[in-house]
Amino acid sequence: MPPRKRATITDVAAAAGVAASTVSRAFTRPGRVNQHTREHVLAVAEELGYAPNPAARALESGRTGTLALLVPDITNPYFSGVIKGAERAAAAAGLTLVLGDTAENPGQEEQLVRRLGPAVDGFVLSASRLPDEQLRRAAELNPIALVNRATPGVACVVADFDSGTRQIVDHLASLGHRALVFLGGPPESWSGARRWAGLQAAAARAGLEVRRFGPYVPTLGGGPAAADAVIAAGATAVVAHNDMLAIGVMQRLAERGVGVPTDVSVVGFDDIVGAEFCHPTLTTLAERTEDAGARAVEAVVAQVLTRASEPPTRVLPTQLVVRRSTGPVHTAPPN
Amino acid sequence: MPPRKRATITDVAAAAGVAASTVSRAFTRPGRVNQHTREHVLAVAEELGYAPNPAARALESGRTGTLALLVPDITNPYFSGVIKGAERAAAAAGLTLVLGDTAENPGQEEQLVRRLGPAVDGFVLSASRLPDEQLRRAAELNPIALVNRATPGVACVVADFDSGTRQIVDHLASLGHRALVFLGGPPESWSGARRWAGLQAAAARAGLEVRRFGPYVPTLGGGPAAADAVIAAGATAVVAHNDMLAIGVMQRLAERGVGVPTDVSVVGFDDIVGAEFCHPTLTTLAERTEDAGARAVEAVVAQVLTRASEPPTRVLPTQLVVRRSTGPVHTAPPN
DNA sequence: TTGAAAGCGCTAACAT
DNA sequence: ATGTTAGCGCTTTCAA
Repeated sequence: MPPRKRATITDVAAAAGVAASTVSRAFTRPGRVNQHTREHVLAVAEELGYAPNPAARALESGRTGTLALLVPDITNPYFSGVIKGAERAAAAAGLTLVLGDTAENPGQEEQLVRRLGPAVDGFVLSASRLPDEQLRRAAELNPIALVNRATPGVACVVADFDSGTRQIVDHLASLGHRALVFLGGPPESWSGARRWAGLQAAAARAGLEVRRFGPYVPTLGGGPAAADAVIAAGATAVVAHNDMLAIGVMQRLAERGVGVPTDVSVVGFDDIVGAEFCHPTLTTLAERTEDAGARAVEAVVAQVLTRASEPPTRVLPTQLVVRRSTGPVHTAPPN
Repeated sequence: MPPRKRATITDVAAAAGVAASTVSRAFTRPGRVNQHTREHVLAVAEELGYAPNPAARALESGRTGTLALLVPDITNPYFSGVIKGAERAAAAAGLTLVLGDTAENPGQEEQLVRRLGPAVDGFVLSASRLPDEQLRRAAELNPIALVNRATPGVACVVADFDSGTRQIVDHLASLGHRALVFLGGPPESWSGARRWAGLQAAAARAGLEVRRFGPYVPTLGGGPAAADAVIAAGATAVVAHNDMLAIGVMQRLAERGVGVPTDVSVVGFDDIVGAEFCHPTLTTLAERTEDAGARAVEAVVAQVLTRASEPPTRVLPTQLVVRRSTGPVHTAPPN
């Protein structure tokens, strides 16, 4: 078995009888090389299976043609939308997208940013758990765009949680609920904080009581603990940090014989794919995740091209998708 | 705003009052440098926020410290397990994992392999749609491991579909079904072919009739077309290419008033997260996806270290998870 | 133990 | 239009 050996630009140059720089130009400056030689060079390259080495290219230009997207949990379907959108936008810009899973862990995230930093042209940090200060420093070394996280001086695209939480509260209030419980996610979660703040404000406006439980793991696995707390508290309406937690809660409630929405109404955030086929189907606040991913990539690309002085903040609308997990309040609490 | 400027090895060397090579050694050959100088160098590097440039490193060594994992659809929760496992194994080996979405598209996949090839130390190709010949050629340029795909001369880890399909058929037969319909996925899908072949063989053994419909898009969106075909054919049991399609089928059946499992039993493949919270919960063949991802990464790493003459094939067990979507056959067909 | 120098593959001046 | 040369950041001989 022959040793693995890739053809280099010099191999192509030799085989084509031209200088390496001509080969380089044939690939990168189609205009500045004779039509014939260009075709010849490309043919030879094709035959040799030559592909430019991005590492070498990066060394010279400082550009790697690669963007990194870091998410807290690749398994969470919420991020599928962000990833999809980011990938589409990156492909459109001729860039490769690298994905990293930070495992909801600021340490892991920091390490990835540091390690990947020199290897990529920029970062999209989705639901970053990094403290403001660290984000600021990271933004000095690489173009960065944040998704659902805001910090001064860093580009970001965020969902409109103020409007969204108001929609949730109004919906619950119109069903007769007088109080709600928020099931909190990770304490470092910026959107978690925004959701909670929004709920409080909206509830105050509508005259509802709000309490926060948690923090819970924002996955199916966080469901039982949260659901049990809900039952113990006799709540009639709960708003979960995200859909995965909401679904986990509904599973546990079903196990314990508590009806949704008859006894308890459940609302999630994200509108993940599963929200339309869980049981009952989940009322949830939909974000435009694909858009968010795409806009964030565009923001990074913009920074790569020209360094704007004050990076933009984009707010994306949210809308409440009402399904079967919410209903009129019952006068008698569960149990 | 100052221009973005990363510290290089020479900056560190100058600041520490040593040669660049010493800095290099301090990072890569801890033994071959004086304990004191090493500590000093590392401290200076830390202060300057220096991180070695992987591109430059790669240029010399040919190693990039990066592995690429290509999946047909990052949105499909099935791949979450593979990704998770691959990420864990890559991290354990000190490697960065790059993810690529091939959009179920061989052309896209080929382009990614070609483009990423020089930038990574190896590939894990999950459910690759590439023809054998192209896989073979790609394997000459980069270490490759396949997940749920086999081709001579390339390392692979596959699920035991022979046993799995037998479990499915036996389960359905024991419920009294005398015939089943397979709802096919993408024609290029190797595991799709294996699933169909396995079902045919197992059905022959058990004396069941089998038919194949499709191909259908292996997502929720493929459900309606498949479900309508199922209803038209009056089938009592269907086995879908994967869980997403199965769930899509169940949604459509519910819309059309066909009961699952009362009128039709539905079986999926993959045991994605949603399978335990869709309605009814889905009977499906579980694979050890995390293991598969991890084993595949290990296989690639092994090839990076020493080039084995005959790369291994690993078969991972599968098990049927029986939930609520399958039940006894009814004598009267739906409609 | 450390430094000096060469070179990895490629691109960008500069020269022709 | 094309060739020559230098150098990107790093590792690796080879000397000292």
